[in-house]
Amino acid sequence: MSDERRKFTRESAEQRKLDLIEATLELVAEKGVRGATVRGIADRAQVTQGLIRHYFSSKEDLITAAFEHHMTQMTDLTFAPVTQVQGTALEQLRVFVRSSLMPPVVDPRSIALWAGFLNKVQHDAQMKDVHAKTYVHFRDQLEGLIRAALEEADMPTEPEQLYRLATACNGLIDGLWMEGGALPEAFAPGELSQIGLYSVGAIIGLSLVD
Amino acid sequence: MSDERRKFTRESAEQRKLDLIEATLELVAEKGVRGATVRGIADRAQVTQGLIRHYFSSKEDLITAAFEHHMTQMTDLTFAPVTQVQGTALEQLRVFVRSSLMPPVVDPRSIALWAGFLNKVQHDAQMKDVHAKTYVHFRDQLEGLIRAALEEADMPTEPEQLYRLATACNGLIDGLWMEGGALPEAFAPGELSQIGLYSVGAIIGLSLVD
DNA sequence: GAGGCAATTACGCAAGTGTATAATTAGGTC
DNA sequence: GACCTAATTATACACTTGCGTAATTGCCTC
Repeated sequence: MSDERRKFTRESAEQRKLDLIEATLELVAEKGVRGATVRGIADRAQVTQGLIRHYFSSKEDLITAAFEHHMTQMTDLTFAPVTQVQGTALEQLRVFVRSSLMPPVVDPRSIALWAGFLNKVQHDAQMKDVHAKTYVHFRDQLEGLIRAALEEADMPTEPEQLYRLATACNGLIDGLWMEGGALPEAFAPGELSQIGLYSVGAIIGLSLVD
Repeated sequence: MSDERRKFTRESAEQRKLDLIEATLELVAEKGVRGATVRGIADRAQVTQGLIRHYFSSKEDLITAAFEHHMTQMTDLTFAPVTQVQGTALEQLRVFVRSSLMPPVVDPRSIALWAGFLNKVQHDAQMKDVHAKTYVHFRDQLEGLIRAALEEADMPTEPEQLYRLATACNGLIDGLWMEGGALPEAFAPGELSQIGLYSVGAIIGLSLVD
């Protein structure tokens, strides 16, 4: 039977799940969780709506899976550039700040997804947990980079002070990330990175700009 | 006829609109814009759903009105403490940062509303405009406070540098505001303010902590 | 190439959605 | 105290929603 007349093609479970998850993320970004209907998701993934219930026990289940997929992806995207750097700790911190404040991390879609999922995050225990873990992970990674950079410069690294520095830098990066995604036209390319590098440097007492 | 048997009581147009807007904000915070149904809003405001169409031409219209009301309220809430301070510019800046990072500005509900409305903000021109204007207003006010504090300390205030400082401090405050609202249990009372004061001080080169 | 079965579609249902329109009724006016 | 009108309720409609169930059909195995 030719492809034209074939009514559908079978895919592996993993591929179909991934298709459905990606379609879900698209629609959540566009219209929020409630706007991402099973019919809309099925259309976007080019399947019929019944298939969703074949792979996920409910819409809730699909949403949760999509959220976890997205969070993992965001984490990978942010930390990938850092792991490829073989320079000083200061250089690693620089790369981390810069990549956190540039596309594809800074992006209207990322913000839309964050906002779209927030409601569920606040009400669903499992999603709240994933969200909190991701936040802590980001913050701890940042704290590690800051500590290494300070030690490298023979500067004091008392735990309490370090905690405050990491929280502040994390807040700064998140705030600039949010503004860059929510008001894309308000910032020139590279502007957020510049401001982030300058300010993180000012907060921890080390210069990160060239 | 006694109040018990009266089927409804008339209210002024202003009061009813306000009731409906507040009910809308409650539900948007709880369930997002699509979860805030006209029936749910009417229930919360203790009227029947038909009344909504008497005061607002559509649900869209009500949502827009609620958004504008909320943004105005948030602005007032943030700037009210500053206008009541008669101290130095540094002291005014201190008050601004502190009040921006404490309840009632920092609050899970505020974050939920921001997230709930973001979708509409990204798609509706009028709401996008209100959002951008509010952001610019915040940033400009902050820039004014920073300039005054720097001038007071005989420090340079070149426009470009001032712009970067204000953007950075604004991002920092927004980021901490977001984290405080999204992860309320992660921060002790006053902790965010402390971190904010320290970090804004570090960024602009003036000490804001006691 | 003929099963066989899981992947996929097709269809239906009850509840909820925004909106429209007609029927009541509260509360001021004379 | 009987209007009178605007505020409010009551009801209906067409459409969408998530979910369940039965009918197909692609593809692997022998």
